[in-house]
Amino acid sequence: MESNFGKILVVDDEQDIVEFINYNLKQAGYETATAYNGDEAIRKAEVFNPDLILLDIMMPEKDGLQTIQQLRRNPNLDNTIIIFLTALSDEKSEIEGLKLGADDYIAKPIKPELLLARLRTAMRRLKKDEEQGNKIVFGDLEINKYKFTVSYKGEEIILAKKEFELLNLLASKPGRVFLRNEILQKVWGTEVIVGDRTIDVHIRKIRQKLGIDVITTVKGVGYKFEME
Amino acid sequence: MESNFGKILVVDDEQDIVEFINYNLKQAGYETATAYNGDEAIRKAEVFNPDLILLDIMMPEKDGLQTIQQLRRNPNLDNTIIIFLTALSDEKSEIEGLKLGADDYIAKPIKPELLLARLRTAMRRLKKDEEQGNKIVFGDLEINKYKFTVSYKGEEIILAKKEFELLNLLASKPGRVFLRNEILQKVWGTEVIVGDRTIDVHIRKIRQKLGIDVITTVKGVGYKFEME
DNA sequence: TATTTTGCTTAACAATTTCGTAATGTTATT
DNA sequence: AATAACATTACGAAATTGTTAAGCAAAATA
Repeated sequence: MESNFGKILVVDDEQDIVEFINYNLKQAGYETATAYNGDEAIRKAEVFNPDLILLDIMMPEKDGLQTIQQLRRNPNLDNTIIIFLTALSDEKSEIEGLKLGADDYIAKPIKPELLLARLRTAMRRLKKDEEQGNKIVFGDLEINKYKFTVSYKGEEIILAKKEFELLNLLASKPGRVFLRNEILQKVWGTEVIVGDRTIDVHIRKIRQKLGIDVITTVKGVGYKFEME
Repeated sequence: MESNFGKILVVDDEQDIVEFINYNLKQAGYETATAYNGDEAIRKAEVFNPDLILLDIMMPEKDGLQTIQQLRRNPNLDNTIIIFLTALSDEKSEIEGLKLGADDYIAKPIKPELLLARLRTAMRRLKKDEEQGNKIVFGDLEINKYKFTVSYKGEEIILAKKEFELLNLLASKPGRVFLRNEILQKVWGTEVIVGDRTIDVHIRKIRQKLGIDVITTVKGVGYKFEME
């Protein structure tokens, strides 16, 4: 069943545990998939695209630590939450795991209420991150990477790709001056070569579309973003 | 025998399995019917009107995936729960199945206790679903993940599978921009390679069928779902 | 089984938007 | 005032998307 609670991938080599967890998650309304080893987990994660992965830390062949490293390499799983399942004994692994990018861990034996509580929290945070974490707010001005829009006093302003990227770069560090070279590198990349006036033209369009003065010229140096 | 436990249709091409499951279900107090292939399942489902269908994913001729699509189109089977029976090996089918609206799956070989436990959960959830309805609503627009249909102001609009999956993906996170690559990965999968115009054409059909502007193009980036 | 219908993809072309440049005007600094 | 750096404008090429029709495979129907 597709649900709006979220999608969870359960990974453990012990079938009983997987089924036990799976049962509880389903009942709680989550959409689930399962895997019984690291490789299977990696394959399924790509297709299933879970919001969260419950990953056993101790598995034969490829263990959880190795698995998580590979999972993290997949850009699509960037903001997938990974929670480790650990036996109480392996304390070292726990710490290792968190270092490697697990967001949390849950100790076995697993108590359903605790598990679900943790998941609810994690999911709530995920939603917040996805919707708000990708946006920068300066007073009435909002730059939303998630929606790829900019809005001023609630009005949506549509910027072209380059314009958006440029504004976004400047706004990422308000007050700081970006050299023209720097801007070229970060927005256009190292390979593309464009004339110097190109930047100006885009700056102009941004200023025009926004209607407010947030980009300041620093003559002979570059540009910076500044509110007021 | 009339029973208040619920009605279950068992579908598998292997007679032994059907009889084994059937025996266990009867014993547990369920009212059952059986079918040995997809077409028979579809016919019997219409007459028998089961609360739940146990459906083998691997069958000759019409397999479980095809069968489920047809079943879901039948309005009478709106909130019939479908549970897949899978051999542990067929992972792809499993995921496809979940995408297509199976509610759960049970791995063979089947253990009666596990089967019954799952059924109890599923039946309990049935009531919940009936109350909540399995759809996402945006104003006058309703996306029903069960029936694979969309309706606008009460009018039912039938989308093809790809169209539905595409709309559903975009609508799953309203406002958020999905990159073309992302769309390809999530709707078509990592293995399938299709031309770039393919997405556009599907987007076009969705826009055409819906008649309203809910999909916004973000040039050079992707598409997003937005009401108003 | 034969026939019709539907769904998916592609290719070709049209329409649109974006982007970069050149030409020219403006501003700040010396 | 002279000069260098930036602003503005308009235009055309390039990139991107929209649209249509057609071919093929799969599914539905008779």
